[in-house]
Amino acid sequence: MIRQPIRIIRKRKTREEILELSTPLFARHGYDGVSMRDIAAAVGLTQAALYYHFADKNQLYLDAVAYEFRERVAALKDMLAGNGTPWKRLECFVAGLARMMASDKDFLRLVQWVLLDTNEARQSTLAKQVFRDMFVAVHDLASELDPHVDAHLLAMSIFGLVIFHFQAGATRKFMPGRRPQQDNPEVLARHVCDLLRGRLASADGEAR
Amino acid sequence: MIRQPIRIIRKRKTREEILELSTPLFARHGYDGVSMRDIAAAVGLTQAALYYHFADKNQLYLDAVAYEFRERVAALKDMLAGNGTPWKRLECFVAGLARMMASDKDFLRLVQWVLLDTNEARQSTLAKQVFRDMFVAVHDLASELDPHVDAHLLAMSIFGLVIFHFQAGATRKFMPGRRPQQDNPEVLARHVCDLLRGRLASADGEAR
DNA sequence: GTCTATACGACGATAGAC
DNA sequence: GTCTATCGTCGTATAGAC
Repeated sequence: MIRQPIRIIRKRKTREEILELSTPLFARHGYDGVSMRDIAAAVGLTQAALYYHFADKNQLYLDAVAYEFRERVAALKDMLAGNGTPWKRLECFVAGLARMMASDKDFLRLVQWVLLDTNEARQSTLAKQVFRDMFVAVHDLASELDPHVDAHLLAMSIFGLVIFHFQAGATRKFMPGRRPQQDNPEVLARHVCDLLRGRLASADGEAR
Repeated sequence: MIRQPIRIIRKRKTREEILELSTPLFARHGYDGVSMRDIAAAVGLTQAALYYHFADKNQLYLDAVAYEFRERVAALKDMLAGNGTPWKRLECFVAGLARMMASDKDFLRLVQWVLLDTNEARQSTLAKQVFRDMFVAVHDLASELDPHVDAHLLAMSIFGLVIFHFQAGATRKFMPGRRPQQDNPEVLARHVCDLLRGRLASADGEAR
């Protein structure tokens, strides 16, 4: 009665192990760039064994992405759930999102793969399962921040400001004005929040 | 003397035809998602003929992307070259970039593929050949807009605000607050410019 | 320049033993 | 649940005729 639950915890199910070990592969190389053989090798199984746990490659990919996203999305929603002023909650969320994107490259890349996917079934499944909840929370915050602005556009802009910065991370190396501290998520978060609060210095000093 | 140039214009070189017809394929399905057979079929050649014009698939891809980017990047740089106030030039650029991203999905997707590429040689080649010039121009504009802000970060934010909106175009369909006019590049451009000018209504009305 | 033919490895997926 | 073995297809790339 004591041993049983311990054993369950220590020896993880093969299915979960496959999900966990295949996500970094899909994140780095995309759906077409990863073969069932690659995944099998990473898990330490033969390729045929994967078909016992998943109907086909597509289903494995779908389950892997959903599995990887579940906990991150929950964490992001928590950041938005506080009860400070809307601007305080925004700062908290932007900083948290920036930290996550900086530390978890695989998650960032999976987001990019999903956005690029041309398989409509796959994309709509993931959009609804994985993005929607998170977007709704930011959308609601956006309409609190400014009831007169288009909340959909503002929410998208908040995501875009943070995510695009990290998306461009590799190519930014070759761009002028690059300094190491720009990779610090706190620095980016401050920049984004300042921008959203309208603190570009000369914005009001110019002819209108 | 008259015929010769006419003939040159009318009958395009096979090499250029390959470049032009392969970019939409690469844009939609990425490097791994397009085979030499696919490209050959699109051009109306056999697969073997492609190897007369390009050393291998990688070189064909590199040339195709560079070819596609050349004219768009030139157009974008033109938008930045005017001699109005910095804010006027920003508005002009943002509107132009938004129009381009809205009308030319293939270009947008190629940008995404390049950002996701894990092949370092390919990515650094394209970053320098294709992104750098455009970024420099926006970077310089950014430092004119506000000499006290980090121009690198601001330039990246300007790109991110416009590009991410269209990147998320397909998944936005499933998000709340979606309205058809948000797909209008002029509407997005105005939103982005307002945001950059610090015109979120309650930004200053809130406890600071 | 473009063709046919082909080499040869990798792919997703299945059958059947254990 | 996992294995070995195999199927048919597709991938890049090359050789050599025209």
